[in-house]
Amino acid sequence: MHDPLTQLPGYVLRRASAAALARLNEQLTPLGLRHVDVSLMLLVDATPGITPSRAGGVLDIQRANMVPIVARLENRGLMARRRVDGRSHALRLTAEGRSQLARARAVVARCEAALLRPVPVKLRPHVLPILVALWNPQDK
Amino acid sequence: MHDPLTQLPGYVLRRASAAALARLNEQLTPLGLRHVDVSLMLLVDATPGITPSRAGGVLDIQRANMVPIVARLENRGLMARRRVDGRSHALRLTAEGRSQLARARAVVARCEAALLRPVPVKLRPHVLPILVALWNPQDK
DNA sequence: CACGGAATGCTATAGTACATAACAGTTTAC
DNA sequence: GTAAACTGTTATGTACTATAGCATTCCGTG
Repeated sequence: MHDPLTQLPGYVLRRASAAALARLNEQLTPLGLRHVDVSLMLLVDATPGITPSRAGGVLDIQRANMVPIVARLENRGLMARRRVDGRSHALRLTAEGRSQLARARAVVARCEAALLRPVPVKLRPHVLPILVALWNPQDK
Repeated sequence: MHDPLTQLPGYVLRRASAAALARLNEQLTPLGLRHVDVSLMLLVDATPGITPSRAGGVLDIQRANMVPIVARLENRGLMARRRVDGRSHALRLTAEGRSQLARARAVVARCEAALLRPVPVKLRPHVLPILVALWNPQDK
């Protein structure tokens, strides 16, 4: 039963992504976080004061879809919003948010390691460059 | 604004997958197909008579979620179901399904080519092996 | 052969992710 | 100062995925 789909990088890319994402979310469940929460927290931690709109631009999340994500993290006391403008909000992690992020980082590191483990050592340096290249495609 | 997320293979994997999938679905729109339709049609074409249950096993689609997919393709005259068993159905492509698949194949080939284009030529042979390795992770 | 377990297709349902349109208030640019 | 652009937000729709449960059918073992 030779599967014709496993010859297609695009298909394997999708399956690999789905599998990795499922594993990450599973490992994140005990922390009460989802992968999107962690990605936003990582970004806010690296860029304190970033607005939801800009964060959404970096993470490719629509403004409208940022609302419930930020609200959830704020309600849990992990993130704080401060008016910096009549319309803009500056995002920052609370102390509890930072400590929760530290735990999430450990989970992420474990998942990333598990992800790379089956890749032959000689190929590992090429993983990130290849993925970045696949991410930025020449259209047409 | 150095994004800490672009250092994480898992994150870049997800973004690359999402971008590639969006482009594929966009290109597939004129054919009235979605990526999941094409993956099923490719599988059925390569394995005529496969049952929805087995196809779902290969494609990692739950049995329950196969129903509307198969029904849609059957209603459009692209796929046919034949009782082979009291409970099982054998799936085959109709003639129209095969010709539609040929068009879809061209779209897929174009997308795959666009996906690989930004990868340096020297690294391209490693793309598929790396993706397959990332797909089959050592758990723990 | 009978019977219990497993498999298949299916319905219904829920949750999650993602996209679009519209809107009020605010800022920016000319 | 007025028009255009931006921000956060609500509402809404669509696609994808997961689960539970059900009726029917097949299979293997006694």
